[in-house]
Amino acid sequence: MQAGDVTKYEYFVTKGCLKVYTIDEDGVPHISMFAVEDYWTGDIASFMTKESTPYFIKATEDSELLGISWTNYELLFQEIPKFERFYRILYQRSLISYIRRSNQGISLTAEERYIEFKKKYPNIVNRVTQKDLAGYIGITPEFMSKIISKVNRM
Amino acid sequence: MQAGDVTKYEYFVTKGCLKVYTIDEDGVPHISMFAVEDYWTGDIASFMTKESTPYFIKATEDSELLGISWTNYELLFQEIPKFERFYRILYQRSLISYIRRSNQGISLTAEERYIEFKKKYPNIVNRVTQKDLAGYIGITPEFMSKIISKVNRM
DNA sequence: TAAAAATCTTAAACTAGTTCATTTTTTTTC
DNA sequence: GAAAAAAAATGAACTAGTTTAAGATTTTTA
Repeated sequence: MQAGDVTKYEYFVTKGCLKVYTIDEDGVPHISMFAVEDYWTGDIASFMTKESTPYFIKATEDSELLGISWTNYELLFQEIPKFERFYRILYQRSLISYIRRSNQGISLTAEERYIEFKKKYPNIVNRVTQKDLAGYIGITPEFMSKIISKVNRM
Repeated sequence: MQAGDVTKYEYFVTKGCLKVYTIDEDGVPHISMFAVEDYWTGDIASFMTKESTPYFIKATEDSELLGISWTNYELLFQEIPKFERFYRILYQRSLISYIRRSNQGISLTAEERYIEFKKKYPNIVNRVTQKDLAGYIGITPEFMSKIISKVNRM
C-alpha cells in the first residue's frame, strides 16, 4: 500500500509481519501499527470513505495476507447479517486498544511506553528493528538505543 | 463515575460537557476525552469486560445524559438485530478518530496537537479550562499557557 | 566472501517540555 | 460585593528527548 492510493482492501495476516506507517514532511517515518499473524490491517478510514490514505504498508518478513474488497465486505453484511455482530465486536475490541494507546501516548514517558510495549507484545518486540520500534514509540532511533540499553541494565 | 467502579452504563450526552480522565501515581490528571452534545461516553472496556475502570468522569457544565445498561444493550441486539449494524458503524467511526489521535500523540509536537485540536473541535476549545486542555494535550498547564500565548501572537 | 548498505552505539551540543515558585486574573462562595 | 479559591501568566533552573556526527556491528547483495 502506498500513501495517495485509495484503499481497496482490508487485510487479515495469516503469516509474517508488516508495518503501517506515514512519512512526515521531514521524511521521518511514524509507525502506526505492526501487524502479525491473526491481525487485521489496512486503512479503515480510507476503506470506508474512499479518500486517499496517508499510509504506507510494507512487509518486514515474507508474509501471507487475505484481502476483502469493499464490494464483498458490503455483500457479506447483506447476505449474512450475523457478520454485523462479528465486526461490531471486532471494532469494539480494536477501539479499546486504540483508546489505551492514545492515552499512553500522552501520559507516559518514552521509557514507560517501551516497557508497556514489551509487556503487551512480547511476540513482536524481537521481530522488528529498533529503528521501527522507535518509529512506533514516537522517538528517534538514537534515543531508542539509549532506552533499550538502560532498561536491559536494570 | 469513579476509578475502581465497574461501569454499568454507556452514556449519550444530550446537553452539557464532561471530562473523562485518569489520575496517575503523582496525582496528575490525564484527560482521555471531552464529551459534549451528541457524544457517547463512559468506559467501553470496563462496560464490556466488567473489570473496574481507571477513569473518573466529571461534568464541567450542567449536563443531561441518557444511559444504557449492559442488560438493555444486550437485549437491544437480541430484539432488534439491526442495531448491530448501527453500533458496528458507530465503533468503526470512533476507531478511525482514535487511530488518528494515537498517531498524533506520537508524531506531533504539543503546539501542533493544540492547533489540530482547535481546528477539529472549535466548539470545545472555548468551553474547557486551559488546565483541562493541557491534560488532554498531554502537557503541563504552564506549558499550555505558553503555547496559547505564542499561537495567539502568530 | 568481499564490498556495500543498513542498523546500532556513543557522545556532545541543543530544544521542547517540566518543575517550582511567585504574581496576576478570573471565578466561586458567603 | 468582599473574601477565598481556583485558574492563568511569567520566569529561572532543570530533564527528557533531538540533532548531528562519527565509529562499530550486522545484514544484504553481487
